[in-house]
Amino acid sequence: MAETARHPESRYGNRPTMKDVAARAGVGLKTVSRVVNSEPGVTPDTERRVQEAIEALGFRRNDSARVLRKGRTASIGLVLEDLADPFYGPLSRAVEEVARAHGALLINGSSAEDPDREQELVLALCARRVDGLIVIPAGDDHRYLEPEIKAGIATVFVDRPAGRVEADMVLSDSFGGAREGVAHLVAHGHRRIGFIGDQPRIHTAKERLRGYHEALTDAGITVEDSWVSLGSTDPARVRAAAETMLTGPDPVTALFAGNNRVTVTVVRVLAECDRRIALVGFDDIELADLLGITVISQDAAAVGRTAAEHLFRRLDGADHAPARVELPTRLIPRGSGELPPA
Amino acid sequence: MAETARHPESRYGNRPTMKDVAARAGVGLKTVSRVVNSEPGVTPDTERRVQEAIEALGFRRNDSARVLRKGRTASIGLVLEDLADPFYGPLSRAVEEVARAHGALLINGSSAEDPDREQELVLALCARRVDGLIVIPAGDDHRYLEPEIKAGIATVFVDRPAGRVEADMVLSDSFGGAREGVAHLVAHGHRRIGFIGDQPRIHTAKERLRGYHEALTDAGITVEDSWVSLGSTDPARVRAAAETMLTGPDPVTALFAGNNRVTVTVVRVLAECDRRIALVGFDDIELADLLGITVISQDAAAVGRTAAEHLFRRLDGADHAPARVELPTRLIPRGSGELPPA
DNA sequence: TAGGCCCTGGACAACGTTGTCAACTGAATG
DNA sequence: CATTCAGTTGACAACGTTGTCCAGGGCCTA
Repeated sequence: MAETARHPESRYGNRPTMKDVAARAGVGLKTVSRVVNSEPGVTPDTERRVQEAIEALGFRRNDSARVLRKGRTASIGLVLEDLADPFYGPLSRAVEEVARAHGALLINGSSAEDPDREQELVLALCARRVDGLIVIPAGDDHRYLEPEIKAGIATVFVDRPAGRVEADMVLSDSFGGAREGVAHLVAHGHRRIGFIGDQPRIHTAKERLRGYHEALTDAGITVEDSWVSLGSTDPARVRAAAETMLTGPDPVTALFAGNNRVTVTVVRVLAECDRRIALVGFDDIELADLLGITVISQDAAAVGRTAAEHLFRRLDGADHAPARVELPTRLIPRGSGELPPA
Repeated sequence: MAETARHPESRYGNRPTMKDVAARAGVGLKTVSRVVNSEPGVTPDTERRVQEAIEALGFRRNDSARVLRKGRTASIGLVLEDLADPFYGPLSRAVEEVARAHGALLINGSSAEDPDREQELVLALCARRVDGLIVIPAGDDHRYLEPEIKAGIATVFVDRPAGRVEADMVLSDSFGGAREGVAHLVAHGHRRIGFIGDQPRIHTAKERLRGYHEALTDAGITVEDSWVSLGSTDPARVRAAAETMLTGPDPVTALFAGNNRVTVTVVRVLAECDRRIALVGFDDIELADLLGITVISQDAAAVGRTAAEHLFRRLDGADHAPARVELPTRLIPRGSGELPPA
């Protein structure tokens, strides 16, 4: 007769438990636990017997049970917008490195810029009882996190501020970066500068737009409506926006691209254009050096690292008031931002 | 007096449990469980009372306990080489999408191309009792996975084959792709073609080298040692290798770059070079179209998706013999690979 | 009205681990 | 020799959830 499964519905079969190991080694359950966790108080001989049994059975401790008992999961959750976006790869990697240094695993998910999906993901992570959360917010209302924060789940918001909730944040200086980039164009003689950005409900998009306005205002330039285009970063839309600004009766002589995806599309449009249009993009891009694209660079890895370090400081007991860190950006001139007006 | 913590060592405080909810709602424990899991057999009135208590206490089900009881975690593990590598972002994202469609979470980690670290990560994931594993192998011996596979943890190896273990694999046609790329250069008149690749212990690197050899042999060309350079993809090393091949008494007239990181560095070197050297790179790169770089493109998202679908098919009970899928690559001519010998 | 059935709700055990505590061993001490 | 003590070891409860099973009450039918 076939051995009956412990979990009728289980898909991972019957893994041996400490009880099985104990039986095989002829010792008590707790002794196995001690060996598995390298606790003191086991004679070498007993330990050897237990190790042999573990080996023979292919036993692996069940961390679910361990977590239940101990109350900590040694894992943190990372919710970002899109892992496939080159900005988030290094960020995610940096978070992972810090987590690893603290012996924690990383569970992550993409919100695809959808607030509902963000909440769903975050709550799923909380149900797993991750020790902490790093969230790149898609939505702007995070009150749903109140019970979790009250319960002590450390939370750090990254890249964009949290909505209606008190928590640590690590941001890049979107406002200052955009202002610097636009001022750079102004300094090279441009008076008519277009701005193509992401949806204005996204905080960074709003801030960058604000920086754009401020730079032009500082230069005594009045922004015309036709110079600004906000919306999805879908290539077709961006392309249309760029083409509109570049044609027409009184075209712009320079463009500021609100993020890496916009920049990529704009570069393509400009490549097909016969006039030399100046361009500064927010976010650095691989190979931008070879293409001579001037950018406002934010250090994604530094952002991720900083956020993760904050998180673990919280987990280690720090309970100061929520901090807001803003990391500086850096203008990297590579040619496209230094072109004079056509 | 302060309320005493349930878990003295817990960092996530005292979260309310179903018991607390039950007490507050004045119902039994199991009734709360029924409401939380939308099981039938609860009157609307009772359900409302329970919902209110849940709301008031900020209760969230503890999935660790649930997992322990049910035997499934609804999570899968992904171990890759480096999340920051642009090739793995889309791959990871594709896996995540499939996981999400199956209601599973994704736990991931980077091996940094270190076999020990890979094993450590994989076993940590197994201890969490992930339902399945997708692994981009760093090492070439995966016998440590035997107990897991025997226990029914579905495992799919991606991008590189598993070592000494039977499991599903999803690969790209590295050999065929490289052969096609090199043949393309031959077809454009090149007879002296350099190959700069990754460490030969990596399967894809070996396969691509094999494709290179085959293409040249087919063309009746004898490969000279000085044309081939294998090693780390560190920019300094790649740069040195490229420069060596391009100078010297009898320099190559074309280069084949073994992966995206190599390509990026080679492009930089060639940009500084006065002769026009032909180049084909393995892996597509963002903006490669603008730079006119001819590449052998593999569809990272398709690889990830295919692997994840295989995994879930296993989890849904498929138990055919381990499959080996090889996805085709595609040559995208953009100019650099069509240059004639200088 | 008695009998049966369905619907709702709760008591209890189990999942695999770890913390607590007590029991045992053998040796060292008075 | 009795006593203490350190060092090992194991029995047991608990973590928070879900599956099983049974009890009670209301309703329908004969």
